[in-house]
Amino acid sequence: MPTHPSGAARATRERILDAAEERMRTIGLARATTKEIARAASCSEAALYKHFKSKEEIFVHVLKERLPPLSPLLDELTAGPPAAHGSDARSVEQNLTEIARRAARFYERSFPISASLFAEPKLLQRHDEAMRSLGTGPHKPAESLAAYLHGERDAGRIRPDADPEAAAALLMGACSQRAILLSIGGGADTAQPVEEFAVGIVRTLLAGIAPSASPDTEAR
Amino acid sequence: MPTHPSGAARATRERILDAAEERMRTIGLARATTKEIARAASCSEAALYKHFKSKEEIFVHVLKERLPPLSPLLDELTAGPPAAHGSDARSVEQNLTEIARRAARFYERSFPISASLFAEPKLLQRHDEAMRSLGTGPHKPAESLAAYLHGERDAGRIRPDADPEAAAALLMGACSQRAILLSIGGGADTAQPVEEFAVGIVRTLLAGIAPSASPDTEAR
DNA sequence: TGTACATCAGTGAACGCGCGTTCACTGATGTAC
DNA sequence: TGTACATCAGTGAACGCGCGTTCACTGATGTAC
Repeated sequence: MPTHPSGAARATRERILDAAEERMRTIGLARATTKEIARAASCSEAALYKHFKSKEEIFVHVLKERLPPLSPLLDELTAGPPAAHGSDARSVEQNLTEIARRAARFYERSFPISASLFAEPKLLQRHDEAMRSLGTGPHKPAESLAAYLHGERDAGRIRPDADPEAAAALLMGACSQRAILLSIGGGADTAQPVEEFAVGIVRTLLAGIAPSASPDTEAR
Repeated sequence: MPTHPSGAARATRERILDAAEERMRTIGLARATTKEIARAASCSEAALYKHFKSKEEIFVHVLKERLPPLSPLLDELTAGPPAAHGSDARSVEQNLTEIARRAARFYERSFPISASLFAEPKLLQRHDEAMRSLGTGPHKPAESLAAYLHGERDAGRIRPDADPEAAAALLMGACSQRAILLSIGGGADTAQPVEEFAVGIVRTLLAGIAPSASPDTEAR
């Protein structure tokens, strides 16, 4: 049981954030009214104002406390020195596939809420500034992936003339767009499972699609 | 001068749609009120209702009539038989680069408005059904690109074991995510020009990033 | 040509509803003596 | 232990504002004769 903010109070605050997030996700930012949120949190509308000073503040805290965090994913990418442990190190392909899997799931969860911010550019801007001051933001995943790829390139595990930024844009872009398509009406039926999807895009990114002439072109 | 809907009337209708689109894009769906739209269109709020039966109808028509159309882009992809005209045909790399340029610009213009629909799932659903019945939608660009790549593969201009769907997801995903990052607060400063971007991702997609071992792996 | 009437894009002012927010209050819990 | 008081999460009812929408009206244009 927590100390200063009493147990019951904290429970209510969390219920409010859960409710707001759930309503945002299911009926949209525009219809997620104080009445709706209060109903979903099983409390009065007035109670919302005991914990947050305005409705906008509720949303800001939902974004801060209920969007999946990027950092764990990113840290893992850049932390482990790529090929340092000899033969027990995982292959670039294995690493990239795992990254694609996680990124796909990350975007799947964060996109529907983030996108609705475009209806309220004020909120979008406020949220973006908050992200920026925390040294994170929507550009981070691709940036970190590029950093990871630079490491692999230095270690000679990918082509010396590879373009890490372009490769990162391709991989993260594919994951993010998949989430967008899933979020739109019943994309669920036509969609590949994450697993196949991740394996497929990584294999293609690694091998390229040009006829096997590229080594020649490069050498001569 | 048009015949039945008189010239003046049509001009007002168009001004309303232009104004609504502009307000949506700049202050967001949520703040694009009837008052704002009327002001931007230099007419009374009541005039809006001479041309549309509700505010929702205005938005639906903005989406129908003011979002850049996908089709021209797509038709071009699948229309021209890839390598049919001998040596004057453009290379796969040239084609893909042109596709990437156009897709990037397309997403840049359509994303901010489309995204705000996530705040109003009712509108999102309605718009998506309309798209679907017109045989188009957000999944189309990647689909058409994949169809084009199938053609190139049959013509032997890309690797026989290439995965057209994965390649299309990578290329279109990168273009779409670039637009997202641009739309968010001042992404403009850090962004590459379209031209470099398109060239870079296509080159990477063609060549792959694996060390030049793939031909060997494949042959043996 | 002029006259009488119909049509219709467009208006200013008002309406009612639903929203976010605040108010005065309650009742449970904690604390001092 | 009981008593008196402070604190504070939570409430039901109300408030005012801004929204989408409608109303009765105007004035310009077209048309019949």
